[in-house]
Amino acid sequence: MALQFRDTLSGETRAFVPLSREQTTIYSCGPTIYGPAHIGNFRSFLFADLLVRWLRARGQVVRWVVNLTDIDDKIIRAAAAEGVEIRAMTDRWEAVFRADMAALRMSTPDVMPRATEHIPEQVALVEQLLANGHAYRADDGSVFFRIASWPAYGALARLDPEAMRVGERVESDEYSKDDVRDFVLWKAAKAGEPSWETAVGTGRPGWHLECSAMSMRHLGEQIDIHTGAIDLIFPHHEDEIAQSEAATGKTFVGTWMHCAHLQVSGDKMSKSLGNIARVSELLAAGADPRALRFALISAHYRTSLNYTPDSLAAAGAAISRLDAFQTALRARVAGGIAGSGDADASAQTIAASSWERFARSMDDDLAVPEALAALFDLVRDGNRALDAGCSGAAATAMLATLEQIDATLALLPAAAELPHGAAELLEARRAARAAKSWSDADRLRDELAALGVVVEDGRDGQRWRIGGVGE
RNA sequence: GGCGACGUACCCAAGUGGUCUAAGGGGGGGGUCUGCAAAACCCUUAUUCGCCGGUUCGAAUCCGGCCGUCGCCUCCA
Repeated sequence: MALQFRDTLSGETRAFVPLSREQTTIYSCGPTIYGPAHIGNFRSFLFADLLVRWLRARGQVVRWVVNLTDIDDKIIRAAAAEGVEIRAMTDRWEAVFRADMAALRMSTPDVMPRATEHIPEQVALVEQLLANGHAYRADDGSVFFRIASWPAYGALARLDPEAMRVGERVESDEYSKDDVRDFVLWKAAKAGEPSWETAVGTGRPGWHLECSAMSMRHLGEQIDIHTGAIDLIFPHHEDEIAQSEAATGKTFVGTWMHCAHLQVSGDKMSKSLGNIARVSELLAAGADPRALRFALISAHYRTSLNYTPDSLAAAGAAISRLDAFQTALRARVAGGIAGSGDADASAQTIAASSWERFARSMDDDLAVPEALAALFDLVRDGNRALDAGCSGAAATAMLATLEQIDATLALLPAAAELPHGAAELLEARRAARAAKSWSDADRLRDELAALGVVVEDGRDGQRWRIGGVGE
């Protein structure tokens, strides 16, 4: 099966063909950096990470942009409330976000542009839209996009523009405009708010504008894939399409991909329920970042994911199973037993078929649950082959498949390093076991455990791995 | 009110017309192996897919109704 993705705009799952064979361009709506990101935010970002990793695993060159929204109403209010400079505050939360990204093994985007560093690009878009009649200036100097000038408006969200006139919430709008449905491109300066003096007036950009401008600046006027969570479909992405295509006359995005929300024990995460799980807080409390990653990527991106109090422990157990399998494979590779024909043959078959099934699943609109089933079948069947006495060469083949799969999933432990003193303890325990000094061996095992080193004995001898939380 | 998604075992979660007497992970129970432990393996834990009708030779999968949950309908990942 060829690579295919579901596109929100057309509603179809269709073969993915990038505009250029040289490079695939992806833009992901990133965080507003005014506070710690929560696990719902990261579900969305890790979905994009999986997409990028999978395309790269298939050999495509991917250029990935994730923006940082560093100017908007919430940021202005938060900085004012704290009495700090906006830049100081956004710098601080950007650092936290980057630390969370690294901990959860999200690939580092090629560019992480900030809205405030792309004012000229945004102004140019506004000028273009004013010039071609898709935008107009209001009495206070703000500039709005004229939705009436864009018949396709509403296509992404499947909203009827006419119906949107009903239920208009005029009072919530702070700016005057011709039509309540119109959205702001440029906000005229207001007292106490940051502003830029530009060709379209003194003010600041509206939220939707930054993504169009930065996407064009770093990826070109047309890109292959744009990702985000479903709540961004309307109005954010709808507005991006309108302003981008009205400005360039070209199709803005080839494939729109949106992930469903995460829920906590069946409820929406919300301040009122007090159930917002923030990544940096979970990690500080000792959550295993690999387990958290597993928990957040394990459901299909287009279905809601229910995060419960048991999720981390269940994910941790699954991760531990992967670790143990990798350790056992390495022990067999190093130990090199003679091997049995049957076990070797089945190991080779398992190694090849597991990869095929994994790849087929990922190709099918990132069917991660099915891909994980392929991975865990590899673990079970691989353990079986190990038990049946397969050779080191056969184990090498399975290890290669495991690691090939992990290039996309990023769940296996980082290259393990023994804590200081552990190597000596391991050697002492090996000697103790050889001498059948069981009490010494058991004591040494406990000492190693205290250092976070899990020791297991098998037919390939003593083997160890780093266990427990953190890592 | 409009648009859309969903309801599968104790929990998480695939499957969307026959190969489903329903994948995978976690948890529970029993067993094998092992100096012990751990790991691993084996058996077991939904004849059933919210409920009621219908279409079909055949439905978890299609259609209709009902119940329930969630999302969007102007700045929320």
